[in-house]
Amino acid sequence: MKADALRGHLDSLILAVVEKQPLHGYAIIEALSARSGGELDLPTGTIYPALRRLEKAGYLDSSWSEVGGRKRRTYELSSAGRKALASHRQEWRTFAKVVSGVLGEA
Amino acid sequence: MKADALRGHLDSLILAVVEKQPLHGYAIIEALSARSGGELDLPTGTIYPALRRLEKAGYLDSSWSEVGGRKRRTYELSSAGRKALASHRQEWRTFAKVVSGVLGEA
DNA sequence: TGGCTATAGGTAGTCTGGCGACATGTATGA
DNA sequence: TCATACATGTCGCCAGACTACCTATAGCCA
Repeated sequence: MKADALRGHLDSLILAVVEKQPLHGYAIIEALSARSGGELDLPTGTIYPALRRLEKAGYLDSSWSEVGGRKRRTYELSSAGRKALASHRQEWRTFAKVVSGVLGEA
Repeated sequence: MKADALRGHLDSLILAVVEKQPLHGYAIIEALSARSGGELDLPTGTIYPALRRLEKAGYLDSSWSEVGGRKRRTYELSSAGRKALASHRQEWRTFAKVVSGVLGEA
């Protein structure tokens, strides 16, 4: 999978993965990998800045905890994030329809 | 439609649109708009550099002509471009499946 | 005891590609 | 005469994903 194909879609994926239950960064990476059948293997240098960006934008709330001697910052979807996710889903549907339409299936 | 959602997908769209018949830049913009139901309205600052990039990569061949006193540079798909388009289509299918899968339809 | 791996978080800097703004020129019709 | 459509192009900006790197703990194996 091309690197920059993800541009502009990563935020949606992250929001979607923390929709049902809050997750910490490392677990988000694993969840994305699992949900994509191994296609997505995002480096920490991608995911952590993205999480901070999404929190700053008000779409995620974070809280620290300690599990087994390791500190975790757990992110959960805010109500604004929930709305953003809904509109991202709609945008994705439009985008996918447009690209598929132009590419055709010749 | 978000601006940078297109990142990494534009090349595929351009190749697809010149697949059946060669087109010049301006006509490519219009064809993309038409094929997308008006969703895609790409500025010349996007399309012309992309065409040069694709020609340089060997995926497009160009030739000048004059129609009604106006000069046109017409692009057509090379055989390498045809192969690239096929693999781009495959990559798109994978990408779309992955994103749709992660987003879910909750 | 030391080293390796998995878990967990983070930053700094690079690079790329789509876009906005601008420049140039012709044809056409009001 | 001026606006608009047609037609091509460049330059510089900037967001964002990535590479490379750093820190730290827990657990396992030799």
